[in-house]
Order: sequence, then C-alpha cells, then structure tokens
Amino acid sequence: MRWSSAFIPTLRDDPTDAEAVSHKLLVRAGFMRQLMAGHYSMTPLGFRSLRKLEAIVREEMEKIGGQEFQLPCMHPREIWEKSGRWSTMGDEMFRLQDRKEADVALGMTHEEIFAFHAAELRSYKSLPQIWYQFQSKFRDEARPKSGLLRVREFTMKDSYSFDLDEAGLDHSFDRHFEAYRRMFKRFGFEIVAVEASSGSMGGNTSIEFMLRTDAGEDWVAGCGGCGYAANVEKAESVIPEIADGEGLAEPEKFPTPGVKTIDDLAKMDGGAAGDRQIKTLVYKIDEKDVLILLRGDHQLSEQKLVDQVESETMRPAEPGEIKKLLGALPGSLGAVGRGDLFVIADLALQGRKDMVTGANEDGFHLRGVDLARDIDVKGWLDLREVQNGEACPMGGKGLEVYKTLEVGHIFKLGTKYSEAMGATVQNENGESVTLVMGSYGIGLERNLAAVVEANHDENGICWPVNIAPYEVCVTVVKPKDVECHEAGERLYEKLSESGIDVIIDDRDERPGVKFKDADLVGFPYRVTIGPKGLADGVFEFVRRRDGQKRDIPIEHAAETIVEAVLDERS
RNA sequence: CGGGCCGUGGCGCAGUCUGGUAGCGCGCUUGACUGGGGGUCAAGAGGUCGCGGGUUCAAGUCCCGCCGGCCCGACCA
Repeated sequence: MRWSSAFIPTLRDDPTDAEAVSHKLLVRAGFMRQLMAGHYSMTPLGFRSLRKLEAIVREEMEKIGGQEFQLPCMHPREIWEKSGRWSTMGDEMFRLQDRKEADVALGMTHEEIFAFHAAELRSYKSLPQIWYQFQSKFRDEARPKSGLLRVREFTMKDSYSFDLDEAGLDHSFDRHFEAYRRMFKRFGFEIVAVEASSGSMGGNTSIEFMLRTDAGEDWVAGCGGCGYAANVEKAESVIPEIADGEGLAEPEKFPTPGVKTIDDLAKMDGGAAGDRQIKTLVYKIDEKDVLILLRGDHQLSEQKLVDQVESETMRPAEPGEIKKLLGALPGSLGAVGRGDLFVIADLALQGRKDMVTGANEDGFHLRGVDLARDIDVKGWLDLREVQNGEACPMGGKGLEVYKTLEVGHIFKLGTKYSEAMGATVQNENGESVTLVMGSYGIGLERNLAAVVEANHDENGICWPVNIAPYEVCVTVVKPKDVECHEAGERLYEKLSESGIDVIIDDRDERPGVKFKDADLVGFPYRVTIGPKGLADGVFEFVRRRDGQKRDIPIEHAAETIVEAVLDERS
C-alpha cells in the first residue's frame, strides 16, 4: 500500500469525547470512526487489524476441531420464547416487527439457534461437535462507552459444544480453555482466567478471561501467592473470627436518635463498631419480601444473591414498601422477632452474639442480639463482596482487588437450551439423551481495543506483529529525491514479494510528520530511507515497541527486515 | 433509567452571562522557500452556529420543546 493513496485519517488531537486510551488512539490513528453511540465503522486500517485478529481466532478454533457456520442475525420470536429468554432478556434485546407484524429479534448470542440446528444430530456416534461462527451481535446497552469496549453492535466469535455427557462437556470446555489462552497470547497480552458468575446464561461453571487494565469495568480478586483469582461477583475470602462476649439475656432496645447509617451508629456514644452490627436489607424477590442480613461493615454482592436464589425477578424494596412491612425506614431495620418473614443471612454472621441491629422503630436499635437465639434465619449464604486485603480462601496471601476488562467468557451450559430445542441423540443403548452444551464467546472489536490498551505509549499504538495493519512502514524521507525514491520503491517491492505486509510512506510531507504518523498508527517496524543513510549505504531500521534503532546495509536490508518480522509472527 | 456536562467550518476550541458584521489554532487548496521528529512566508476555500417553535426591529446568544453525544451511577450473555 502507498500511503499517498491510502485513506488513513489521522488526527493531531485527541477526540474530545474519548476517555479510554484505546478509544482515543484508535480514532486518532485513523482505525475507526463513530456512527452513533455504540456503533463504530472500521476504516481500512482498523478492518485490516480486525481481520488479522479474526484469522487467529479462526485458526485456534480449527485446531480444536471447530466447524465454521454462519447463522442469521435476525431471529423469530418463537425460538427465544422456547428458551424463556424472550422475556428474560428484557430491554437489552433489540426487537422489531416485519411487515406482517411478526416479532423479530436481533441476536445477542446464538445458543438457541445453534441448539435448534443441533436437533438434527441423531446419534452419539456423531459427538462431540464444536460449532462456531463470526457474527454481528446486537445488544441495546443502557450505556455504551469507552469506544469499542462497550458497544451495541459488534462481531463475536461464538462457539458451542455438544456432548453426550458431563465428562464430554468437560473435555470440550478444556479444549476451548486452552484455545483461548493461545489466542490471547498471540494477541499480545496477558490475561487472568477467573471463576465467574454465569449471569443470564444459565449453567453452573463459567470462566472469564480478564485483562488487567483501568479501562475495564469488572473487579477481580486475585491472590499473588497461589494464583487464585475470581470475579468479585463470585470471589470468596477468609476473614478473621471475631470473639463475641456473652451479651445479654435478651435483646435490649435503646434510643439512637438521628442514626441513619452503619457509620452513624459506629460513631455514636454507646453505639457499636461496624463489625458488631447487623445490616438489614429488604428485597422483593419475585415480589415476595425477603430480609438480607450482613455484617455492618460488609457489602452485599447482588450477583451472589442472584446466583444462589432461584427467581425470575429481584429488586431492592422501595422505602415506602419497607416502612409498611417493618414499620421503620432504612437506618433502623432489623430481623429480630420477624420469624414470619423469609430471612437470608451472610455466612460471616453465623454464630455471632451480642450484636446491634435496628429495632424496626425509627430512632431505636437493639443491642445484645444473638443470631442463633433471636433471629429465625431461613438460609445461610455467602453474600459478602470480598474486600481488598482479605485472606485468600486457598490459604495463600492477601487478596488484591483490581480492575479488569472481560476479553472472553466460556460457559458450561448443561442442557437448558438443548432441552428447549429438543436436541437429543440416541446413546449406545438406544436411549434418548439430551445433549450437554457449552458456549464460548470472544468479542473481536473489544479484543482489538484490548490489544491497544495493553500495547501503547505516549506517542501512539505499538501493535504486535500479529495484529498490526501493516508489519513494516517504509518511510521515504525525501520522495522528490530520485535516489531516495528509487531505494524506497525497491525495498517496498522486495518486502511485498516476500509476503510482508508493508506500506510505503511516499507522501510529500516533512519527515517529522511521517515519523509522528507512523508512531501514532503503530507499525511494529519502520525503515527510514533518506539521503544521510544512502550516503553511508544504510537504511535505518526502527522497532516501535522499544525504539531500538540500527543501521542496516542496503544490500541485506530486505532479508534482515523479513527475518525480524517472521520471527515475531505466531 | 437517575445525576452532571456538552452540541459553533474536517479536528480542537472562543464567542452565549450582558441580543447588533461568526472568530482563533490545527488541518485543507495554490505557490515559493525548505527537508532526519508535526518548518516558514504569501494567497485562498470551507460554517443552515444540532433541529423545531417562540420573544424581538434584530437571536449562535433569551424562552419552550425535541434530537444527538460524553462522563458518573444503576444495569450489563
């Protein structure tokens, strides 16, 4: 490619509406443009990199026996109703009607559709199957943000495994796990694999692949000692036991005027520290009132609650509803004496005595509360969100909680979708068996942005060779000079013929402009061809990621460059 | 969906409070000098001031409504 005839719209300034590094750089370096919130057009440079990323994913999928499909992105309502997700997906699913007023959805994911086709599988002999596709996904995100990191329309490689039993699923899952690890390595960044909540996908096990970056929006708790890592939606930790006094023979009410929060009560004379309080939350779970109890200084992980309670809907109760139910407003709530209500308590409260909690009368609390004696807890669950510094559950060191970006997610689904779609095969004994499914997703655009988040400096992007739109940029310092021009053209020809993705910067621009542009766009290697070097019989060869420069003799220049590039392809 | 901020040449912004000729930097075009990290000079092109209504002799500026974008939060296979 000749820069002089390429469409590479670089910008001198950061776009004002960009915050994330990858967003700023991908726009500035001319890889993409926004069409509307959450929808981006990839320009030729961006599309080249995206295709390279896609090729890597495809290679790794083929390696584990994946077979590529292409499914429609518009789906009939019926198929989503069969799985129950027409209603559970809510506003996040784009919906429209055709001319016959039939309901149609834009696919957010394809479990239903692949399971529908898997219903054609007849015999255990044809298992396992791994099916995949690259397809646009549509999700009506409440808040698209950070450029490509959170969008409403994107390309995903999604694959689905079909096995006869759990053992088969485990194997397909493990194969994917390894394939994903290889992909991220080839993309040029390190990931942590964490246990995750499966969210609305259903199923029991899921692993997220996380890139550590402040541009992310998921929190992970990781142990430096043993390698344990989990999304905070799922993470556990060990906290020191607290020795309680015997307390009182029965709870005693005392006035706490003006106390509205855990902190207020901790600071009040005659109050109690956060870890001696019981925090009482009221939730409407399938419109039934439920009290949730936690230690005062702990935070509820709503996702843990969702994952452990079977329900269609869940929401915090409104203040009005709470007043009506308990007779007091938040700040003075408690579960003592409310055996008529469903009470769920966090494990950290188990066995605690001499605690303080609300009296269900505004401005009053109870002291001397003994969980076992005074509160009728119907269920003990782990509901607490882990905090930075708490001990690792695997016996390692302290946990560090840090921000990450989810770059891939793999699920063991079980039979939810195969059952809904009637995807069964006959086993050796002629019995009908429901297929056991897994599903595995990786968003292409988000991963492209992740590569940038992990590979950039103050001057621009530093693409790894594998993802770079062009591997080498030949900068002709003085294109009007015949010798310069011809030397550049010759090298460009040789590199092209050797199969290198090369762009020649033949624009009649000042050298500084070309260097800045090349750094911004982020080609892994750049060759400077100018009068100075020519006089000495050399080209200057520059590596983007560390700025390493060396002069290479013109006669071996092409070979040297080809070798350097091939060395880094993987 | 709640809170905040913002829409003015391609990009970044000033002008809006206090109504009165639409401006600046970068980029772009042409020419000259230049030429190893965004050079200099000269001459140009380019804007229904997000959209609609209203007030006024007069609206980028004031009022009402709408649309769009960004950030925080809620939400998020």
